[in-house]
Amino acid sequence: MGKGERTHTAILDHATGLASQVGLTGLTIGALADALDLSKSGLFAHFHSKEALQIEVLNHAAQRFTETVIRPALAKPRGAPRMQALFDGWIAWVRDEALPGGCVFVAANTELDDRPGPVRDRLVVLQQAWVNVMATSVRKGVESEAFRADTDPKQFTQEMVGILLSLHFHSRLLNDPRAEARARRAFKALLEGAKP
Amino acid sequence: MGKGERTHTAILDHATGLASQVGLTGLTIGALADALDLSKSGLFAHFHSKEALQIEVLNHAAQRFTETVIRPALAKPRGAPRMQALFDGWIAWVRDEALPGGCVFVAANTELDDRPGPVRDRLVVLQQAWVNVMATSVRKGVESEAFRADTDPKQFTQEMVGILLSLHFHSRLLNDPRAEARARRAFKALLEGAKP
DNA sequence: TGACAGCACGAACGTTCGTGCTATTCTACC
DNA sequence: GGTAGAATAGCACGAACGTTCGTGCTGTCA
Repeated sequence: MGKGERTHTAILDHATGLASQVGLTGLTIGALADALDLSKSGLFAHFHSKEALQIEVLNHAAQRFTETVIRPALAKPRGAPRMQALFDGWIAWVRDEALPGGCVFVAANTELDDRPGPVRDRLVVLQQAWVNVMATSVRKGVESEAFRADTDPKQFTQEMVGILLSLHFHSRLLNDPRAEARARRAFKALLEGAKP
Repeated sequence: MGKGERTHTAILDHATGLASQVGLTGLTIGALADALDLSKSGLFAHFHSKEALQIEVLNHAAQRFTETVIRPALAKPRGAPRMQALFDGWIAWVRDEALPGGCVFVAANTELDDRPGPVRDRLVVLQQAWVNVMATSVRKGVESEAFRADTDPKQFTQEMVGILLSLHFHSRLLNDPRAEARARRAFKALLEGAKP
């Protein structure tokens, strides 16, 4: 890996953490350059617009998410163990010190839901893919009879997402230390309800 | 109501809608002035800093939320009817044309959770109050035996918030028309689980 | 009629934003 | 170890940001 490529990913690493705090719009080239001891123009040359940087940040985060959360979970047996791994992986992902401001995607979701453009388009694709991973995992669980036949994958997924978003809200904004225990309890009930 | 006061609330009305789209940070005095056919300085004089404007927007939105969602719900009988009214009221609140970008608070939650300061402090107070309204309503339902004695008010509330946040995400970002039906189904199950 | 608030205006401030150019430094390969 | 080419720095730009200032309306009370 050449020097340029190394710098490039170092920028994306730092940008991902910064974006988790101030959002993709609040992300600023000058601040990013300062933090990495680069000149504004030197950093800018790696991407050719801020929009491209934002999209690359999303892709970079998604790639890391796939590696650290999704892939390990897909190695687990179908049904409850796999869903539990996705759930636990997401919580660990949010707690990761590389994301000091929580999940980049959670921040981007509400930030971009009313700002049409290529960045939002990319975010939708990535988030839809993540939702599909969950729904497909549930469906596979149903097919292998680890879950009840009448389990609705999309219903399960939407409720699971809700548990995670509410945890994010209660722990990060309201600073409630018991939020995680409640989230785990809610997920356990969701999981039990799907078992045969 | 004098002219100044009328203009003041007109600004806040418009600012609330704008903030629901671009966030409290993305809210810009120049854009707000243009939209209201005011000069930047004329508008600025009503508040004395952008921070004060942001806080007033939060208070303004909270007041409207209390009037249109909370107060009608508190007029309902304790237990399921009251919780259902809070749930329905929230959905109507998000759909309100005065909030073209969805709920201001949902946007502010992730935007400010890592930005310390007076605006965040005020948001926390308001959101904590809203969570307390829900939890208290559940507790009153338990006390009047409309809900089972082992119903945990905070657990119920956190799960309810999750259903709402997930609905916001699925409908506004992923544009899923079936999200509301799923949210209603999830809430119905949550409510049934609390009934004696 | 004259004094006085209340309200809004236009111009300008210093700063920061994203984005281009043009050098200069460094890296990797022959 | 020299040289082509990649990588970064330096500098400047136009626009937009929040904020300040002086000024001028417009209506109210003495």
